[in-house]
Amino acid sequence: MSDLDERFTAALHNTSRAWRQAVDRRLKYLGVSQASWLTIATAAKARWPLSQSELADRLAVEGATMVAMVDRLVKAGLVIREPSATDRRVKRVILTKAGHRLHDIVKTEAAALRTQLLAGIDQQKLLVATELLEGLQSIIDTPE
Amino acid sequence: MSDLDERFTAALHNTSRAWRQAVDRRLKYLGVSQASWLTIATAAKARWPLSQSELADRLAVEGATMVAMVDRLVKAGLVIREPSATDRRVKRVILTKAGHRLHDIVKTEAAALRTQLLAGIDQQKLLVATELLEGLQSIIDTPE
DNA sequence: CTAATTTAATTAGAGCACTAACCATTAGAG
DNA sequence: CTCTAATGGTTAGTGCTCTAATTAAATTAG
Repeated sequence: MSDLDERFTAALHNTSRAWRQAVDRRLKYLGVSQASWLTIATAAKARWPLSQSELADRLAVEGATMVAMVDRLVKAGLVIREPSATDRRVKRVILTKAGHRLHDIVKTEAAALRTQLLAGIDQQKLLVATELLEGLQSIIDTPE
Repeated sequence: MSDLDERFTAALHNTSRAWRQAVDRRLKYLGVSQASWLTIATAAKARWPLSQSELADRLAVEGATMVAMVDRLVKAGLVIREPSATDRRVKRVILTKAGHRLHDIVKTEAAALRTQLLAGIDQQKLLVATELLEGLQSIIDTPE
């Protein structure tokens, strides 16, 4: 019945979409979207070469989604698929030189945009919101 | 530089996506997604029959997105496009009987799901998070 | 009034997400 | 060891979103 519930839901989605669009616009000149660069960043940050499944898990998307994403990244020359030596089912996603170069640039841009958009935000409130969102996510994801 | 900024960003997107999926799963038996039912709800709640542009504005999506959405809803027999008598460019989106029927059912379901997912959430924190998200959205949307 | 601009809707093409079904391979149960 | 389960990747089909370009109509400027 709560009106606040409805307000929160609307704010959650609209802000998420607005943010994604802002990132996409900002990174457009690099020819890379938020989803693509998050994939690259995740692969780059990992301590070992991730398989597509591991990547999908870390980004919380389905395997089929990751297949399409890696297809695009391969096409763009940013990563390659490398068959695992020990398990013939798995393919590891490796950044090319161009991939690493792009990651370096985008990392800085993305951080700058984050800082800019969150500049006027009270840190204490940001923490409350973050924890609330994280808690909510785990409630939603817990199948019961 | 803040680590919290990054945490917040990730939480925002993952929670938004998880929520949308939860709604979609819950409403699947009705053959309607979150985006569709929000469109229907917005059209139903308005005090006058909305044009596609007005609908797009209220849902914060692009006009072209709304064209596709209305196409699907028309195909599903939930709305019709009615040419305006006063402006030959505009088409108003009118709910059919089936559309109204669906709206009634989905309204209740969606509210129940909202209540369920937000049950364990502190109301004070929810308010803080909502205001933060709303503020952020207007920062992002303000072109400057 | 005419010409330029703005607005409403559309189409075309693309990205990113999902589910469902499938194949190959590996791991586990008996 | 063999049969069954689970896992990793893929394809096919669909939904929702975007941008860019087009058409038609209305509004505004000169």
